[in-house]
Amino acid sequence: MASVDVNGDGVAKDGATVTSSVENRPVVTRFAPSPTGYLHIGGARTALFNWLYARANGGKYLLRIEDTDRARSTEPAIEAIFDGLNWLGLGGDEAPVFQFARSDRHAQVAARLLDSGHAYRCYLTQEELAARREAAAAEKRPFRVVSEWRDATPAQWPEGKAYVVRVKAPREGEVTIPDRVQGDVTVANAELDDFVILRSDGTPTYMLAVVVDDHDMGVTHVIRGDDHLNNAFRQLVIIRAMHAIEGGWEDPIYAHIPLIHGSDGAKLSKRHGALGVDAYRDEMGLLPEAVFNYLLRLGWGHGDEEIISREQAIEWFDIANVNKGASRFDMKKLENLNGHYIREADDARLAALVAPKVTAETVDMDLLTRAMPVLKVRAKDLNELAQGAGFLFAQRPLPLDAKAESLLTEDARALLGQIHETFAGEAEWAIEPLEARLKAMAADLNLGLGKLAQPLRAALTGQGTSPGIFDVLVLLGRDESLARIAAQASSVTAGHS
RNA sequence: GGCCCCUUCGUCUAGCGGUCAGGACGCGGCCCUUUCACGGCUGAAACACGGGUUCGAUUCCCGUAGGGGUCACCA
Repeated sequence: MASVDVNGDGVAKDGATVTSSVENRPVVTRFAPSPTGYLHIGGARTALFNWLYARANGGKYLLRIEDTDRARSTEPAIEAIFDGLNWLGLGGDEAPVFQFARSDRHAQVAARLLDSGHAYRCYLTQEELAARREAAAAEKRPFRVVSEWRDATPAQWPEGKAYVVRVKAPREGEVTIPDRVQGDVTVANAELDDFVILRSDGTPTYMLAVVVDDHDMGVTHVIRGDDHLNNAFRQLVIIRAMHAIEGGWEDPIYAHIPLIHGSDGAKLSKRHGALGVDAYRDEMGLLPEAVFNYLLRLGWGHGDEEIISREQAIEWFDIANVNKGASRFDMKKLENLNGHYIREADDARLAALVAPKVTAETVDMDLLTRAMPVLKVRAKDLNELAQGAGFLFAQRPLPLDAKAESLLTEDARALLGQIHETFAGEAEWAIEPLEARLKAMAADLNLGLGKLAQPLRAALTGQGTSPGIFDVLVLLGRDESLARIAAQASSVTAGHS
């Protein structure tokens, strides 16, 4: 359980005093991706934590598409994000909110800020700002926007010139955010400058839009990547100004979760190693439950537990237990987890997922499903599973891999003739009798079973590796098995294949 | 560079003043075995460093080092 104010007595379970009244409201979390690309793995985990927190606390989990950057937002990206989220079972509890559609509301809030003197028109151009920034850099002096328009009177406003709207950030004192993951984080107000909330074309910036939308959507818990930690202080400036103006704008509870790093230790991003979840599904052949479980264990743990179901996760998850440090993405562990879930997965489901990946003219779904129990124990992803299933549907003459080639020596081919003979005489085509026959033959010839089984495997599958040879025999059936053996035998004495 | 955050095996983590520092992935060995897997057993592998506080620090505090994040009219 999370340390929420379960008793309504103003004290959270962990003993910390509740400072915000959002504590007393039903939990509302949200995942707010910007549709400038696919849903990457880091975003998926942020969504997961928001979903889990809402579920664990009987709250709502909402989705918001932050599409205010019209130039970079695309329809395919929006689709990809929903698609990825749904695959992981992390769809929102209500219809998603599209931020751009709410720009009038954002502008309205900006106007209130302006009218009340909490914001001002700033006529500084981007060129002027860039020049000041450079000058500051040249002098190795930290740059902060100090606009001379902050206290200008309407009479001083230049006619017909474009302006942006900036909030008046407090210049003295400091602000402490009681972050649920990071702990108390304090920043001096002197570090903040008057940031832009409305661009010169009148459109809202992200900083304004998030705050307004979170407020309007009733979001109580802002759970997001800790690359937003610094932004929280800016957003609080707007929140507190609006609270001063009209009340009802409480500080949300923040939980800034650590980022996922690549194996090199640097932030995983779209241009740095991060792949879309669709790649994990389509290209790497992973199961959603494996990705879910892996992501959950990245930055969070529950004792020695490794395999955790959704239900169990909801029961155990607590945002306060999320680690503060970033963690590295480890494909090996994800693959291992995926192998586990493949072994647990339903055979018919796996057959349906694998069928499109099998290279064969026709795939017999019934056969594929029947073979699944022996196929899935030796695959860690759907691609390997498809590859392992290939021999079932291969046409004679079977293509031989290098291992099979080397197995089919002169002697081996001669042995195959004898195997064909003894198998052809078997009336009951089942594991036990076939195994008894091959073992008896090995004993007669004073050979290890492997001397017969390996060439047999090569003849039957064209590979040096396959499921147990008797399983293969039964799966393939009498006619096909004998035909494949005959095809590789140097001579077939008593053949009627 | 300023500000903010972080630091337990290679990686993900457990630990919440006294533990032989536990588990998992990966790696090595053994067993099972017709191959490959699965499974079982087993081995190597960590508290970044320096000061405090304390009877006692992996655990609390302060530095140092290292790593990360952020510094837009992007989100």
